[in-house]
Amino acid sequence: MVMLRAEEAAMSTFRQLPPDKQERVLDAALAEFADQGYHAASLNRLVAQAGIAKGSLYQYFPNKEGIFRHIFQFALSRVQRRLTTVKEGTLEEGFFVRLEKSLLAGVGFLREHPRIFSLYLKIQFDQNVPCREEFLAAVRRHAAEYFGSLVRRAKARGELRPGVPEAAVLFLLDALFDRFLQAVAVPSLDVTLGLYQAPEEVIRRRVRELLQLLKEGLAA
Amino acid sequence: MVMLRAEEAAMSTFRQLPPDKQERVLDAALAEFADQGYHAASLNRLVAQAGIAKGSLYQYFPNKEGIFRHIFQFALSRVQRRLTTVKEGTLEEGFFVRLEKSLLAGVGFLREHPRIFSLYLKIQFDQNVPCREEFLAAVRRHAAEYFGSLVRRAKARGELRPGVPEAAVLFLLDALFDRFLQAVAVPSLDVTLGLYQAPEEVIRRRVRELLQLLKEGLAA
DNA sequence: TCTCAACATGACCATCTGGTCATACCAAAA
DNA sequence: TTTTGGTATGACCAGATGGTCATGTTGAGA
Repeated sequence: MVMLRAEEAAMSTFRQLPPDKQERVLDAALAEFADQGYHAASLNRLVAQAGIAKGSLYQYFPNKEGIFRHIFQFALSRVQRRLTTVKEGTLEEGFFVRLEKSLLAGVGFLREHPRIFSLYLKIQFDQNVPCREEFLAAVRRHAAEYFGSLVRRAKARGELRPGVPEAAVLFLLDALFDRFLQAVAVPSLDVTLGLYQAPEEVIRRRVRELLQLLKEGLAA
Repeated sequence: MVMLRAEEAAMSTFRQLPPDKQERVLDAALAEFADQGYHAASLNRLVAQAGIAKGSLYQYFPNKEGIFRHIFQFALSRVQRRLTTVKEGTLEEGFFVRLEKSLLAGVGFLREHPRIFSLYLKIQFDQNVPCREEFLAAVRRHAAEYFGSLVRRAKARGELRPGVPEAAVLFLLDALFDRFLQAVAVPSLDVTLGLYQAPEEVIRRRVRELLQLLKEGLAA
């Protein structure tokens, strides 16, 4: 999507604002989009919450979609930073330990930034969000790169059963991790594990159980 | 939630309509809610699509939420019917075969009723849908009962590795199946498997690969 | 002190929403 | 023919929305 001159100017105005004001606007926008979803998000509420005038908003951003894009980019950069940290911090560990630490880091991130996760869910399942395809593709690419890197290293070190189809392993990991985080964040999405806002200790036990199942399989 | 007299009267008016008209309204409502989500759904579009007057809608249903409830119940009953059929039709098969047939039946249902699945996704991830908790709980209960029944039978027949935690198995199955169906239905939700609108034969191969992973595990 | 451009402001606009209601219609009964 | 009860209708309502714009305010350079 091409950005017009006027939009660039507006964005640069925003970036030159006093940091605390920028933060107020960012926080209010994230809260509004994460809680309400794109369409239900109200710019009137947003400006009220941020303590700025409505006109000002349109001096910072070209329109509603522009605000939304900015919030998404902001959120994605936070996730990316955290993932990189975990990956580099566990380079020498075994595959299943790395998976365990990754999932626990995910839970930690989700608890520190519940609204970022909520925003992600909204984008994933509201078909009428603008730029949905583009945003989802970005998230999936990051996830695939992350798991792919772990799996390749595990293969190189001989930790995986020979002949397992890599694509299927990536899919299984993505599915399980995503759903685990969802179950921690969303009540009544969890069948049986009692993860919603569960204490740290329960989370750790469940993570280990699940990874054990992945490792050893279900069959007798 | 209690239903008032007036609401009952309205509903019975709807049920006495000529079947083709009922169907037109139901189709239009399902399409509107599934495509737009609860809030973005427009009753003006709905009545235009169904070919009835706006006032008529309020002779059939008490309000927007009432229409939504009716659509949900309708959709759930369809799913339930299909699940029962599969369960009873595979009673004597092995655990992993039953899982395979269940997942393929899910894909079949999703392709026959894409809007029912879309409605389900909307309910799951839009926090501002009325009755969300109630509806999600109903869906989860059905899923848990279904998988639970399969797993208990598998245990009784000694098909599962002794000591596997049943709750974790249910969670893993629920996560994998749900995500698999989502990947078939939603583009750019699939990391690496190429499931979106894939031909029957690809689906079958992927299902077998994944169930094989579950069965035998990942570790060397 | 005056000027001027950047920014702040909130009343205002067209448009859409869910929901209402006076009116019209129509079959069956009287 | 008249009455009656259920149903169909769409103009209409208050309220909310995203977006605009004329008017203020401010602060640095002359």
